[in-house]
Parts: sequence; structure tokens; C-alpha cells
Amino acid sequence: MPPDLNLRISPRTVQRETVDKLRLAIFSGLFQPGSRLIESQLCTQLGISRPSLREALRSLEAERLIEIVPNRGPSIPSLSWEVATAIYEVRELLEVEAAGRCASRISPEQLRELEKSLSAFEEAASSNDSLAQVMTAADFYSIILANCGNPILEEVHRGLVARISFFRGRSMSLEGRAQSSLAEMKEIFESIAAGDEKAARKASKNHLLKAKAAAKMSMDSAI
Amino acid sequence: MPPDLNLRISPRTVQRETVDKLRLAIFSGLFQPGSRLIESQLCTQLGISRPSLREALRSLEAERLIEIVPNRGPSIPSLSWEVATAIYEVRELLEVEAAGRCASRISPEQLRELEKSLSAFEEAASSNDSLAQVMTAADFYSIILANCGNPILEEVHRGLVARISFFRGRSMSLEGRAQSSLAEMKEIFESIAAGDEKAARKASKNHLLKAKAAAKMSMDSAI
DNA sequence: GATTGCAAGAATGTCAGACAATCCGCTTGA
DNA sequence: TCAAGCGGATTGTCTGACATTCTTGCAATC
Repeated sequence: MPPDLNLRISPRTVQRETVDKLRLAIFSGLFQPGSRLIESQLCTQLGISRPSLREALRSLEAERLIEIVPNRGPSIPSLSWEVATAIYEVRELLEVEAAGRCASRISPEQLRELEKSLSAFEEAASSNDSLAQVMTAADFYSIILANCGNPILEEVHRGLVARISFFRGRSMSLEGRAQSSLAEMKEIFESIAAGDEKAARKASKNHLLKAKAAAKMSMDSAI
Repeated sequence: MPPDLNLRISPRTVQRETVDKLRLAIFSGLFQPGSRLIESQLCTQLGISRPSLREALRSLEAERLIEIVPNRGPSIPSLSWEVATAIYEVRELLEVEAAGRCASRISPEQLRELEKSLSAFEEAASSNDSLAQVMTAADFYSIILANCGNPILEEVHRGLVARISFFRGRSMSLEGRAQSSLAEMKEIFESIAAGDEKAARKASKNHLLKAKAAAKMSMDSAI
């Protein structure tokens, strides 16, 4: 019996929430890559009708979180290493730029937020909860991206990170990855706090490089 | 792994075409920014049912080509200059990178294609058909992006360019813009043809800068 | 025994129609 | 003049239906 994803009994279910529910389900790895999503099943699980579900699926398809092939229906795409690499490269391009800009423009109050999120990650890193690690790390990045002064940069970045969220739990689970990730993130934070744009870029680039390597390692071992 | 022999020409997949039709209509400026799209009207115009139309609209919403506000329905977003600037900045980031990579990896045959598209733009530039100018220029970029070795870079770039397609006709119409654009593109081409990565980046950056300035000018005069 | 062919079942693509909820503009009343 | 309220227009969502297209299991064949 499939799990019931309809967590609310509220009278009116807004379609937007449905998309979010599905997205979250995908993020948390509830579906295996390559597995198909059966519309009728999802309908009963989410408690919505097929037309509404299909609208939600089209949104997710446009975000590249699912694939829909004609007459076969939606499925979770299995990310090849080539595509994952390409995503990491573009992500690097964006994130390095964002870190650099952030260093020279972040407000003291947002800086405190950034520090707070770093602490949250530190706590998660010392646990074994890789989902918490991924979530808190995502918070950290999103604060940086939100303060880079370019909303499009933020938006595109979020879209890309979403597509590789599947690995991120895995690679975080690698022996010692969370701890070294923490060290790299601390360096990013210090650079931003010091307002050192160049150092922030460098630290960010270094972090991405390591994260990519960890992702590759976890992917290889998963085969 | 054997090659995919599933060559069948799709007999009837009309749904996909619907999105494309709508997208094209938006690109060609058929709808004014800020104007609302009435579902029932679009249904009859496109000859499809409301559920199918709404699926298509969700796709376009995810691509940010339309906005859908709850209980008000879809409309063409009016691009603020802030957002347009942000898009140009990210586009610069991506396009400069792509031009650089392209310079060191494009094949002779693709280089010929690039030259051909440059000629096509040259012809369009000497006419007054700004739509043709925009289309041929888009071809030029897309060849560069397609040969940068990173499909994600290409994908993201396409998405961003789509969102500012509305200006591009306007800014191309500025006195002399098409001609100076041609000169800048020639320089990009020459750098790529010479395999000079650094020059390609520089030329690309210069081109984007000018394009952005032209866009701003056309936007200011539009008010 | 392995492969092919076929038929039943499952799932998708699409539509029509319906109805409540919501928004917008206009009239009406204070 | 301005506010309240009313009616039409539009969206959000559902049910149910049906043709088309996969998928799968079984039987027939080599």
C-alpha cells in the first residue's frame, strides 16, 4: 500500500500546495530514480483529481524534476554523471559569483542569519541525519544567494540545486564529508564576514569542487 | 548498448505543439505585457479543451513566460528593469563562459554553421525586419551554446533569453543597433574561429554589455 | 526451450460538462 | 461623493467518459 501523502484534511486543497507536496516527496528521495509515477495512484495519495494532478506534473516537468514521455507518463529521471557534472559546473559559475557579490553587499543582520544557519549545519553535521544536513546546508546557500543582489541568480541556482538534491543526501553520508563540508563553509562565511570578495569566490569555488568530487564518489559507489 | 531504433514519427501528439504555439505567440509579442489571458478564449483559439490548456499554461508558468495568480488566472508578466538587468547579468555569466569554452572545442563543421548563421544575421541586419534579426541572432547564440560542452548551460541560457525576448525586437530596432551588433558578433566569431578562448570571452562580454545598454535605452524610450 | 504473436488489462491523452469560489465593474442607496 | 452590494465573468476543481497507446502474461510455434 502506497503511503498517504495527503497530510492535510483541510477543506480546500490549493493546487500550489500539491506541487509543493510532490516536490518535497521527490526531494526526500521517496521515489527511486527511473521509477514511474502512476497518475491514478498519486491522485488517491494526494486526494486530488487527475486534471489537477496533471497540472502539477506539468510544473514539475518544466522544472526538470520529473520526465514525462508521451504515452508513458511521468517518471523520476535518473541523472547521468554527465548531466550531474554539467549541473555542478553551472552551479559553480553561479554560486561563486553570488558569494563574491554577497561579500561586498550583505547587511550585518543578514550576516547574523548566515552565521546562525552555519551553526545549524554544524549541529546537523555532528549528527547522522543526512537529511538535516542537506536541509541546513541548503539554508546556508540560499541566504548567500538571497543576498547577492540578483534575484535571477538565486532563482536559477535554486532550480539547479533541486535537480541534484537526490545525490546530496548520499554524498553527505560519505565518511567525513559533512565535517569537511563544514570547514569549507566556515571559510566561505569568514570571507563574506570579512567583506573579502576575492576570498569568498575562492572559498566558494573550493567548496563546490569538493562537493562535486564527493558527489562523484558517492555515485560511483552506488553502482 | 544497441542504438535506439525507435524511429517512429509521432502520429499525433498535439499537446506538445500547443505549448509551442503559445510560446511562439508570446515570443512574437502577440500579447502585451500585463495583459490577461482568458482560458476560454485560448481554448477556442487553439482548439483544445480547458484541462489541456491549463496543463500547457502550467508549463509556461514554470518557465516564467506567464504568471498565474490565484483566482485571477494567467497573464503576461511585465518585466521591470531590475529583473531585466538581473537576467542580463546572469546571461552574461553564462554566455561568456560558453563562448570561452566554445572557442577551444568547437568542431570545424559546427564552426561553418556558426559562420552561416552570422551571414544570415548580416543579411537580416541590413533589412528592417527586426523579428528576423532577433531570430537569426538567436541562432548564432544557440550554436555557441550548443557547442560549449555543457547542456545545462545551454538549457538555462535558453530559458533566460526567452524571458527577455520581448525587448529584443525593440532594442534591435534602435538606430544602428543591428549594425553594431553585427560588428560585435563578428568579433566573437573571429575569436572562436581562432580558438582564442580569452578573446572570445572578452568579445562576448563586450557584446552583452552593449546589448544590455541598448535594451535599457529602448526600455526608457518606451515609457 | 526460446522466441514470437496476440489479447487482455492498465495507463495515458483528451474531452465535455458541471458547479462553487472568487473577482471585477456597475448600479444603487445613503 | 462615496460606499455597499449585486450580477456577470472567470477561475479552480471535480466527475466521468472514451480512444489510444503501452505492458504483460499466455499460448502457439519453431
